[in-house]
Amino acid sequence: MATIYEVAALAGVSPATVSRVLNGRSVSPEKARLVRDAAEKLNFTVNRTARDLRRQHSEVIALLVPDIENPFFTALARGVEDRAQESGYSVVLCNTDEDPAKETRYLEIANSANMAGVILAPSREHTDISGLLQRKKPVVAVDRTTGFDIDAVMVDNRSIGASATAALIDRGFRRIACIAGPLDAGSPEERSQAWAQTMRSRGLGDPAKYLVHADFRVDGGRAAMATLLELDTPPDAVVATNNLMGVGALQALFEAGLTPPAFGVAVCGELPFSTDAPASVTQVRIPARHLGTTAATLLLDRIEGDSQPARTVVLRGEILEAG
Amino acid sequence: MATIYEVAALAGVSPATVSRVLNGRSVSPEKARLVRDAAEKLNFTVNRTARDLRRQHSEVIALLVPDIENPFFTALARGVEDRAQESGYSVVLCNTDEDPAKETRYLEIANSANMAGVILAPSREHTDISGLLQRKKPVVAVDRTTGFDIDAVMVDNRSIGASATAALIDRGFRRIACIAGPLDAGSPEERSQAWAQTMRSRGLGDPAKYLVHADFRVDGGRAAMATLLELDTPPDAVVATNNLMGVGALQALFEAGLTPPAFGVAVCGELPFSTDAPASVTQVRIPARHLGTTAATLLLDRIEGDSQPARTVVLRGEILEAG
DNA sequence: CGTGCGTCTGTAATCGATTTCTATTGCCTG
DNA sequence: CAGGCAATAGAAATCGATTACAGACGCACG
Repeated sequence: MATIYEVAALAGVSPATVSRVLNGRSVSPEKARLVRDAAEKLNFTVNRTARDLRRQHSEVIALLVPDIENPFFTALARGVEDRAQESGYSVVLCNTDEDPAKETRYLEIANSANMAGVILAPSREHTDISGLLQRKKPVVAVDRTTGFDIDAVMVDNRSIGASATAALIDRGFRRIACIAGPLDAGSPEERSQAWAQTMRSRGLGDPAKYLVHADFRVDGGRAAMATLLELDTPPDAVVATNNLMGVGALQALFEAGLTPPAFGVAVCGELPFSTDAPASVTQVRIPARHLGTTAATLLLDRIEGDSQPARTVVLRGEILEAG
Repeated sequence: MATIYEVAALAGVSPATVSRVLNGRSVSPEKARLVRDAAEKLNFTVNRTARDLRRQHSEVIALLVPDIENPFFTALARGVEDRAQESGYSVVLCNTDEDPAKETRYLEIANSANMAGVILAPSREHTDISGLLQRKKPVVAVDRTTGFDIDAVMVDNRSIGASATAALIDRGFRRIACIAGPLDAGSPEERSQAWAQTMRSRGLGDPAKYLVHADFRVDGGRAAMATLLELDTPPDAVVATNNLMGVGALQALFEAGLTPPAFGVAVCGELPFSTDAPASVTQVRIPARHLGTTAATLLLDRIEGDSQPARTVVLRGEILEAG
């Protein structure tokens, strides 16, 4: 691959001049032409590694998500990407697999590769991002909080959990269970808290035995639903605190021959790729893509030097009533 | 952030020695301890940009997929990631959005950022990867072919298309339509060719009017299905050549009140996140994750210096009969 | 005891760009 | 016509690591 030295030699100018042409600094039109022709002829591309080393900054932002196979996060990724492209940044997507070790590894890479910034959907409550912050690399949290004082884009988890639950109550269900995420999942667990609170405030007793924790995935949701169905007095409805556990719960219900609307189902999030259009499942749409564009906007502000105190943006869900 | 010079100063050794400790070269145990302590104290992390510049090689591989929101590609990505992690490589996932310009951009980045290699699911038939090849960066094609003589991992598209079609014929359908991808999509379009061929060989007439092209996405599939339903003699069954168009077709059918098994549906790929367990839709499972691990294995071989002639691995689909 | 080999270490070159500093030129102004 | 400023361009320093080369030392062997 050609370097600027070879381009410079061919064009009969100094490497500095080549660099200036590349970066739109003032260079006489004739030399600029010479350089451009030489670059063209040699099929020159700048070496980003060298550029980034010198500039101490790259034009890539990292997006860390806990589960790349979850359509919620891929939609979020699309949002980030769309916004980043607008400003000439590229996005690299890193799957942390809900694994703090992988997460740490990717954060370390983002840091030592001089990436422009990081958008992080933390896998666990207390992800350590002090390394990035020390180097003044901007970090924006999305969907879940960190313990750090940084920009964040969240959804209104309490009201999402509450409206999912309330919808089922309004439809006449009384023994409403909840399939929640892992205990240490942080913000999204506010949804199960909202479920508990809504149940109590509507006088539907102590629902503790109807609360099951799973792992945010399809199989976890299915197993949890199966467990619930084996209780002495099984529930007559269920709230799943994320989309995939909702899918799993529905699978278990179909296997047991209990299909909505006979059995009430409400999901925090949307059922991905559902084919039976207006199904009898209550869904609370969460604006995943918008979460992404918002996070990217906050991050790009910081990259461009904005240094106001940390901001938190909270987006709201939108309930889609069962048809 | 600390550099090896600062570590060297604190430890009372030369930067070269610090580097040797970092890379496990022979260094006396005492100095090694001194260096490790100093590195620890300063919270040192190596600067990958500098390292990569010097080594002309990074430990990151790029995976370019045309649609990050398609579960087929996220499963493939998981496969790549799992395999790469085993060998200490990280994966960055780039969404090309079926857009040749974005694809070119990401390829250019992979090249100029000295990435170790690229796994590419090309957006169009003739993606230009000559830049990478010039620099001897290994590239592996997956799911779709390139015009270049490189390693590739494919699926047996003809037999996938043929068995999806045959399954519908065997279930008694006769007017079987096909929702295919874009005309220039390359390999996956062998599936619609297999559909046509199967129809002809079974004596089901000239099916040209039952062939519709869409864009591999849900909405495209839905629109295509709607078009088909408006024909004078509408089909009684449909083959979708990828998973998302299958979802779209099903949506259109539900809206029209035509649900399987009354209307025959076969999908090349799996319906993602389906909730109604043994549905009456024929699916041909494509081993997406395995595609990913295989591609990663081929790529890592090349990265480690393997220089045998280009290999092509073809994996087979597995038919899941409608329940 | 001298030669030779192997181990450990430091100095300095290197990767390929950007950028500071300096020099030259030309133009404008008083 | 002298002085000053702007525009242009080159030489060399720089970013932070790795590594070729060379020097110093110790040990074994003839």
